[in-house]
Amino acid sequence: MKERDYNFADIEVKWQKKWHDSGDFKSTADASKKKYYVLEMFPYPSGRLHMGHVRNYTIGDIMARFMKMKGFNVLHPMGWDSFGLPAENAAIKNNIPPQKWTADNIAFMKAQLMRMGFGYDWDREVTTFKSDYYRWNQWLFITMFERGLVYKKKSPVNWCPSCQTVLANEQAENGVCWRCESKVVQKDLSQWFFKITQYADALLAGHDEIKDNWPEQVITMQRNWIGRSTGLQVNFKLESGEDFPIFTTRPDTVYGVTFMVIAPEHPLLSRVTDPHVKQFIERLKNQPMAERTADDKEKEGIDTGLRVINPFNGETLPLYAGNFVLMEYGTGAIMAVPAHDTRDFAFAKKYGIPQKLVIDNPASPIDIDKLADAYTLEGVNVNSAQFNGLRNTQAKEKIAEFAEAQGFGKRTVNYRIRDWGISRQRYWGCPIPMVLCDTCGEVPILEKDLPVILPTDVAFNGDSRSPLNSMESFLNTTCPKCGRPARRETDTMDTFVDSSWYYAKYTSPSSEKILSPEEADYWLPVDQYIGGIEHAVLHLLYARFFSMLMHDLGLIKNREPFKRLLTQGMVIKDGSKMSKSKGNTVDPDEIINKYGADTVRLFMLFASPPQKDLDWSDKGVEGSFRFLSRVWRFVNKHAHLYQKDRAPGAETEKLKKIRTELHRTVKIVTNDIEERMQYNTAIARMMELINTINQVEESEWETVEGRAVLSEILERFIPMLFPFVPHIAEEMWEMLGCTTTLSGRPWPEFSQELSIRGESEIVFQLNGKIRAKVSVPSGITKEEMEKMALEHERVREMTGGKEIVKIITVPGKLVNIVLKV
RNA sequence: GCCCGGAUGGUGGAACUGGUAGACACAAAGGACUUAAAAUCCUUUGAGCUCACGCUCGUGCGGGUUCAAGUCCCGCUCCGGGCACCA
Repeated sequence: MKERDYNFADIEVKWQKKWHDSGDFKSTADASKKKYYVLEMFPYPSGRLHMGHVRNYTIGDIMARFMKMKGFNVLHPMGWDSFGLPAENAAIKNNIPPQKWTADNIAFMKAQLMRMGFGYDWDREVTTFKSDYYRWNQWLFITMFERGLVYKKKSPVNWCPSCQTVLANEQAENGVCWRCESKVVQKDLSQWFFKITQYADALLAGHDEIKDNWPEQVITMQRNWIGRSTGLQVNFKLESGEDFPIFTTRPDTVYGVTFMVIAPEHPLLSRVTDPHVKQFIERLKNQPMAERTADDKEKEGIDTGLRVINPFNGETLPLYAGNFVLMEYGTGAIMAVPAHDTRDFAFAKKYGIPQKLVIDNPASPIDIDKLADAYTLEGVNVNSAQFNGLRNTQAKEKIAEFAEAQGFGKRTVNYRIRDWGISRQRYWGCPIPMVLCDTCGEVPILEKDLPVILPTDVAFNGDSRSPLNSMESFLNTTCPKCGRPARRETDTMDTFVDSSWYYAKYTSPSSEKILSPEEADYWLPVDQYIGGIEHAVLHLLYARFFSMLMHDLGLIKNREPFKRLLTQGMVIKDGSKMSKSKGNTVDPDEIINKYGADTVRLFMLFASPPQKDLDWSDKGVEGSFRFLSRVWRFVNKHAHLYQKDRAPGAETEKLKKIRTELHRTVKIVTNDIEERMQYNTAIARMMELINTINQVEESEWETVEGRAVLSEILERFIPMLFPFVPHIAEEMWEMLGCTTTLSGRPWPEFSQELSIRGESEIVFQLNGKIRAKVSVPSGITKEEMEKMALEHERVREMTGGKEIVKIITVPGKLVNIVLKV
């Protein structure tokens, strides 16, 4: 019989077409079936798929196909996060309209996704730059506006004075403009904010619901990002008698305050008249945020000349402006206690400010003059009036109570998280649906007038300013309230808004409303979300925020959008992340051409567990290809022996063992996919099985019993391969004479009884060191194991004459004999 | 700097709840087949010692807990992700 070559190119095209034509991955809500919604983070259409995408979507495809085989009604959609900076950069550089650039990229990348054999329901494709999607961004915006969840305030942006334009952080690295290298300054602009702080407690509380199915590190990062802290707001007084509130988590140190620090943006600083001081403050303001708060950067500040009075002891304190104090956190001002705060300590040393000890270490009293760094541990209050002698943890409470009683303090909760600034001074984004009317002020567009369409007939003049600003046809409109002439908002929304609710839109992409309640209720929440760990905080927090918001608007039933989360690692080559700038990228297309999509998929999953970084290796890819070729050859050679209907027949010892290995493999692979999400070990197990069955003599397969076992292997092994390498699996399945496609087949079952090996190896240890290995029947009792150990020749030799202190036996594993030394 | 991770042979990784470290691959070396090459198949492969039975060491570094530590605890080093306008 002539054997067929593994012609992956033809096979893959053939099955991709079949799946597509038969609508294999289309999904319909059906209340009678259990649903499973698998979602991968949608890509930014940057031009070509990179290996990170391939990895992400391969993992998703495995889950979707596996769950479908498990009998679930699976939703597995794909879309495009298609607004953003790169399209504008391309427009400026090559004068291609952003829309064209983006649409071309989408077409190209969609074809690439199809070549990988990913099973998506393309009828549900969501593209954020299209107005039928972004109109709902605008609808959500005005709905939030009406509920007081949107407000406008001044906020600093990176500004290039030479280009006269706003810069993204990425464009302002090292404080220099990316295009002209001018020094970047901070400029205040009036911008729109979403009140995510109002949801801070809800976002924290929601963690309880998801914590068992999300990586712990993501929950921790989010919790720290939200940064809830309880403390005391203390109203210090300016010399002029006005209140000067600060927030502190350390009220116990309030008697140790020796100076105050205020953010350089603080409005109070308008009172400063000294030109030298004013100039210094300006300079602090223009330091990029990342630098200001970085502790490796020197803390800087200047005495403003203003004085503040501590309400606890009446002391007069100097007020500094300091770069490390943030206007956005607390009240934009802090009390500084150099003796008990590391940062304050360094600042005080630098500017020669005195320090005062108020918490002493009872074990070894502190000499304030010899203090090398702040004492931040617990201790006992000193120099703290009536609070002396209290443990500082108690003093914290007592001092807070005292301040509240005296009327100059209030216990409050503070969050590190700030409201979400969504205004972007850019063209390629969703227009913010507001107009500015001279009479009525900021007015939202009426719902019936949505969407506010982003004009696409725009010209870029080689600079990065948004063309909307000079487009009269867009700018001029009438006020929805009074009908008089008004001007449109030209800022667009942060693209994170687009990606904060797209998972919901997939459930009902063609609905005339934002969502169809029936379909949203059926499909949501997402059962399994998959994406890069780099999104642990921003995207995943914003998406949770929007989900809660949509819940509160009565649009969806669940508060949490993603039941289970898998964060996959990066794709690394030669020690660093694959990136264009490093020149270490590998183009998926090249590898598909050389080995086929199935090999790429298999390697992606085999090279490392999904959560960890994956080291790309060309040689490793060859290994995956070799495995598929080996399987192909085996099936090719033995397909004619396959019998669908067969008598079980008595088996030889060898065949029995092979059968055990088969059932063991199904058991382990099922568990690896379903419970552990560790595909590399699942594949390793399947490789072992192939290695085992390849050792069987050809003649043995040809016996009646051999054919039965062989048929059972083929019947279970090929479907098991299907989620990983669907094309080759389908082709081999067809080779057996089966006519139904594998995607409609159930996942193979296994017999618990048959999966247990007859014998297992255990070890005998003496004082924890292995001294012998023996093979024992499975199911042996503890007593039998101990007896065997003590009777073992080598063990007896080595224990002879020594006293046995105790014997530890782990069933099925080991016996450890502890001897007196 | 702050928050969160990671480190296991020449390489990617395995070891699931503290219980046989190195499964499965890659690479390398040797061999078979071949006129030859490719492909395929077989053998060896953590380090050191030993004629051998075996022994000692070994999971980034330094300590600790335990009969037993890659796994738990304390203290470090290095690498990576995030830090709010890249997505």
